[in-house]
Amino acid sequence: MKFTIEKKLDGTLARAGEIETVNGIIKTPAFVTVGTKATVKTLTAEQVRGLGAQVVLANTYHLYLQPGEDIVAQAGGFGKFMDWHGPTMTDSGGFQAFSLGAAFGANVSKVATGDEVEDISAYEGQLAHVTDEGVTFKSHIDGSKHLFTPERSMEIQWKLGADMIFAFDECTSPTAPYEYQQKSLARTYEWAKRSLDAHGKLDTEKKQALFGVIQGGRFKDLREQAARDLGVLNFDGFGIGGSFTKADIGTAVGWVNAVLPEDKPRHLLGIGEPADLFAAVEAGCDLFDCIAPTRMGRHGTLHTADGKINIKNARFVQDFTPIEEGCTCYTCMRHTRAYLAHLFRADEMTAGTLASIHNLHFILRLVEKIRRSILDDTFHDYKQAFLARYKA
RNA sequence: GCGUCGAUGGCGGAGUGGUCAAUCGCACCUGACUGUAAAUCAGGCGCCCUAUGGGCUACGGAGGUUCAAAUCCUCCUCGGCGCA
Repeated sequence: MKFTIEKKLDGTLARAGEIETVNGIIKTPAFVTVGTKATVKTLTAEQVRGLGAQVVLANTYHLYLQPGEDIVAQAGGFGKFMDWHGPTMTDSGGFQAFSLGAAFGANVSKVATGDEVEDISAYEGQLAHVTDEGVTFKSHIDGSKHLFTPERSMEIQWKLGADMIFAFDECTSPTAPYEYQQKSLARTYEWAKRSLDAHGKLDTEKKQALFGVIQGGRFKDLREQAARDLGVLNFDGFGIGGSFTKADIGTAVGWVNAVLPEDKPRHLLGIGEPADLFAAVEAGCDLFDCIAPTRMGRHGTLHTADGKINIKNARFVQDFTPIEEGCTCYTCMRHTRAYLAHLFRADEMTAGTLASIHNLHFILRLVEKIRRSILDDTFHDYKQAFLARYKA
């Protein structure tokens, strides 16, 4: 993997560049399409290509459980397995420490609204438990127990065969207090070193880029410390993960990127709302993955230049205009809001497909335009114009 | 015509004297979703109001019994089934 910066935006941390992998080039900033189980839900790889997606990210925990990393390895890696021939990434399973752990059944998101109550009490229903050794998972599929360690995560990710992979980390909850974030951060640091060691032994030819993951919650000192500590290690890039506050994603990301080495790509993990993308690019991020476009799409929430709409609302039943006037996606070129509303109400699978196509198109195009606006110095104008309309 | 069973909110279907504006499912109306436990989940769903409370109208229709009826009785209307 090779990363080059083409252009930096004066007065900000934003930059445009490209990442070269053996499977192709990624023009950054870039949105990474999520294909957790070696499929972008409701879409064929052909459709994902057609959308202009540059990278697909799959998940270690999910593919390990099903169908198992050995089968994916036999298929030639998850990209080949799913017929995606471009650049690939895998997440380490660190997010599942949160989603199946602290967040399980707790109604908390990694992006905090501010109303959450501080709480780290583990309760019996959780499917993941974190120790210094690693994370014990109880499979959400069949209840069987599994231990994930940094070493195990590297081994699985090596077999899954992505171009870029992540160190094993603990994604913390926004409800965790400072003391816990601090303790967890120290652990994630140890795991980062263990990940590097383990991966170095597997990938002797340096085929696979390894990204370290910065945690630290919403605390400036912890975020900066993490960036300093991991920044000097031999990672090929960095992921920025963990919990944020809705209002200050850009701020927290800025703390980190101001410290991280400039010449390595930074991937903001799991962020993908338009406003957050602008903030994160401005704060120096190059890559973003997010399930929001596809999940929200499947649930009937669609992006438009004028903000999000819920296509299931009664007002769209007889609306024979496209989701968004002027949108060039497959869905908008051929179908009306009324048709989508009908498909959703009729519980037809095509609804999720058409909605995912539109939302992914919207976000992929948005990040492309953001990139272009950096190159031609119109970022601020574009950001202001887009957000003014999107929020209105 | 006789007998018998039934008629409940948009639909299906519970309830069978008070705790019933009425379980539940569907439909409908809204909302949430940010490294996918999620084609999922949550709330609302008779009308009105000076709304963590109050009022009104309701369980085919009309009467009646009772302190109290969706629940019991009578007649009527409609429907299923059986016998003519």
